[in-house]
Amino acid sequence: MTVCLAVPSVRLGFCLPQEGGHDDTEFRLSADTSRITRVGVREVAERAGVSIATVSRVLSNHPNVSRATHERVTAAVRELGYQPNALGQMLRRGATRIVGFSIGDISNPLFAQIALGAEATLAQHGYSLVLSNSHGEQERELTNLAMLENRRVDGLLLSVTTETDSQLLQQLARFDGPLVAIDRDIATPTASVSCVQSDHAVGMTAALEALHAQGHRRVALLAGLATLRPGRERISAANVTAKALGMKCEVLSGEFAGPDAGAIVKLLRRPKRPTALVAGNNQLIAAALDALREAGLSYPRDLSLVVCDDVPLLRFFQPTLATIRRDPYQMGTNAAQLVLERLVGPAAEARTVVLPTTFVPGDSVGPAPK
DNA sequence: ATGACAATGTTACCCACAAT
DNA sequence: ATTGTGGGTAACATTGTCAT
Repeated sequence: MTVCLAVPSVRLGFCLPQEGGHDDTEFRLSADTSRITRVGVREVAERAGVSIATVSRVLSNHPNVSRATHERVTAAVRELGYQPNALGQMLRRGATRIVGFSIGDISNPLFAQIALGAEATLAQHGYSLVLSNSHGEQERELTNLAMLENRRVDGLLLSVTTETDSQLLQQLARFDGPLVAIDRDIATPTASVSCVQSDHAVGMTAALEALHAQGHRRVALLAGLATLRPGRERISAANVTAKALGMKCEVLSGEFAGPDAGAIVKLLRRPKRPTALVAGNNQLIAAALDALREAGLSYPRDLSLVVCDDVPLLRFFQPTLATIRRDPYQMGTNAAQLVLERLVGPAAEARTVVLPTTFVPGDSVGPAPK
């Protein structure tokens, strides 16, 4: 599935106001009289009594245009309701001013926030964002990336479902444009990839330290795939911190989103169950809450609960949920900046931006049960 | 300051020719 | 006579360059 998130006018300066809000654009028959097309620079030039080159100069604010000519052309633009044709501009420039964003699961609020941040920043520079959703399937991801490449997107933001698949890496290596990986470790053989990463260790360490301070010594981490950076980093940080603090940390991993509620219930019904649970991504929050209900347990009385990544509804929870938080909107903003700095202006090298995670305490963490 | 023109990538269309 | 193939060309909208 592909969703076009926003298509701002490529040249915002000439979105002249439409009186009464309706579209005044005139239409004309093309030379072969079989098709109706929108008003183009040719019509504007005729109306203004200048050449199309002069119209182009006025539209792009070229300095060598007389004031009188400038006024005649802008008047013609206004009268005809002329809007620049993005297809023609793409053809001439050899650039589409579109950035593609390959996402595994468009329904995940985390990606929605990342996309919003990216779209806002890109729009400020006259670029649009096109989302492609792979449903977590590698095959579909390859097809989507090929489609984005065929549509000649200028750059790609990547939140892909694999970091190592050779077909994917080959496809990315062939791509002629800047690549920005969002919390993924992608090493293509030829293409240099910029990265926006979260420092998962900071938040995870703080969370385990808070649990340790409350007397917890047996912790379970519900984790997404360890083959992708977020899961891998969270597991690694949890293991390192638990070892340093003398805690036992059990990792329950599973498919793309993590272990299912059934596996979590099984863990919670053990005679010597963990006294604290960390839901290692936002999709695991529901699974963790479901499992707690199924096992007849409540937090913080029976066990403590920490969740990773914010979901808007969480703030209505009572007791409040302790959260390892990051700013996905900021991630999107940074990803867009990284792609833009290699599309606009002097050539820039690929680089990595690391954003923090923070542990926000909540009432879901209490003293470890005896 | 202005106009003419080439160039961009893709595709529909036309024509000539070959094969069936 | 019909169908298929391949080559050539025009059309599309815009803009950079060069000439005047």
